[in-house]
Amino acid sequence: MSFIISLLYLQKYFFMFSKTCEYAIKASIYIASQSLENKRVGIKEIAHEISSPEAFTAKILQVLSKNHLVDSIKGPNGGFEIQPEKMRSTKLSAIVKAVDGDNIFISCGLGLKNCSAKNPCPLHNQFAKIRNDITKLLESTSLEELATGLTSGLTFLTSIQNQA
Amino acid sequence: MSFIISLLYLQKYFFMFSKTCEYAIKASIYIASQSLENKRVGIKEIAHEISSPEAFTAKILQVLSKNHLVDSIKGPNGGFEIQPEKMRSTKLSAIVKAVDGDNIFISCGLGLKNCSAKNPCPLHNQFAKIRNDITKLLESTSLEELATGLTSGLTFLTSIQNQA
DNA sequence: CAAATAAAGGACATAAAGGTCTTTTATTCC
DNA sequence: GGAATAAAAGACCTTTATGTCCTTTATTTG
Repeated sequence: MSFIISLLYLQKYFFMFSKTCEYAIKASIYIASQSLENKRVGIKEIAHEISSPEAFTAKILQVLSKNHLVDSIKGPNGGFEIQPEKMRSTKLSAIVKAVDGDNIFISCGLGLKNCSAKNPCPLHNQFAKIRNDITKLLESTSLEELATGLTSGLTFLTSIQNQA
Repeated sequence: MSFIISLLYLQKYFFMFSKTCEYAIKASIYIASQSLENKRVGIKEIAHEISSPEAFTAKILQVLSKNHLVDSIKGPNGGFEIQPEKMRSTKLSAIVKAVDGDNIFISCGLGLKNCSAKNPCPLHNQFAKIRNDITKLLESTSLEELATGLTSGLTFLTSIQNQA
C-alpha cells in the first residue's frame, strides 16, 4: 500500500522554491529589516522569527555568508547583518541562485534538457512567458524593499497561527 | 563534507512540477497523440517515447487511470488510450492536480500557511499575479491541443540528445 | 480452457531534501 | 591569557521523492 498511498495522497508540498530557499529568503529579509534599525541578530532569534529549524537555518546562513549575501560576525555581540548598500543592490534572484541554483530561470517545464524555440516541448511557449515574468520579478525585487515592507508592518514572515 | 557539498553544489533540479508530474503530462500527451491516430499504446512504448523509467511510469499511469484521465485496457492488444471527447475536455490542471495536488494553485511562495491579502508575506502581491497566470494557463490548455502539436511535429517530448 | 499478453498491485530499494547534534574556530571582554 | 559567546564545520539522522521488481488479475485468442 505504501507507494500507492504516497502517490495518491501525499502529493508534493512545494510551490516554487525549496524549503531551503524559503528559509534563505525569509532569513535575509529579517536580517535586513533588523539591520535597518542597526540591530545585529543571532541564529536563535532569526529562526524564531521566521519559524524555521535553528540548526538548519544556521547551515543556510553559512551558504548566504559564503556568497557574501549576509555578513556574519563571530563572538560576543556577533550575529548577522546586512549593510544598507548591500540590501539595496541585492536582488531576490541572487538569494535564489545561491541556494536553489538557476533552474527556475532556465529549465524546461517538462524537464527536457534541450528545450528551445527550435526543439520546443509542448509547453515551451506557454511557459516561456511565465518563466520570464518570474525572472523579471526576482531580478527587480531588492532585499531593501522587502525589508522595509516588513519593518513598516505591511508584510509578515509567519502565519497567524504560527505566531506565539 | 557531504552536507555542505549538497547544500552548496547539488541544488534543486525541479522547476515547477515534480518528476512524477512531468512524466504524467508527457505520458498523457503521448497517449492522446496516438489515440488521435486510433492507436492504443503500452507502457513500454510510452516510457520509451517520453524517456521515462518504465515501472515508475506504470505507477503514474495507474493514478491517471484511477482518476479517469486515461483509459486502460488489460490483456492482448490492451494498453492505454484517451477518447477524443475526453482529451478535449481534459485540461492540464486536472493532470497536475491528480499527481501534484493543488499546491501550485494555492500555496504561498514563502510557505506560509495563512498568507493572504490581510496577512501577506513579503512576496504575496508579486506572486499572486504569477500564480494566477499559471493557474489560467493550466486551466485553459487542453490535452487535445498539446497532442495535436505533437502529432503535427511542432513540438517534442524528448531532448535532441535523448533521442535514439 | 490453456497459453499468452498487458495492466494492477504491493513490497522493496535508492537518492535527494530536510533536519540535528557535537566539535572547532574566531572574537570579545574581564 | 582565560572564560564566555556565537558562528563555522562536519558527521550524522529522518523523511520524502524517485525508482525497481515480482506477483496477481483481467482479457484475448488459438
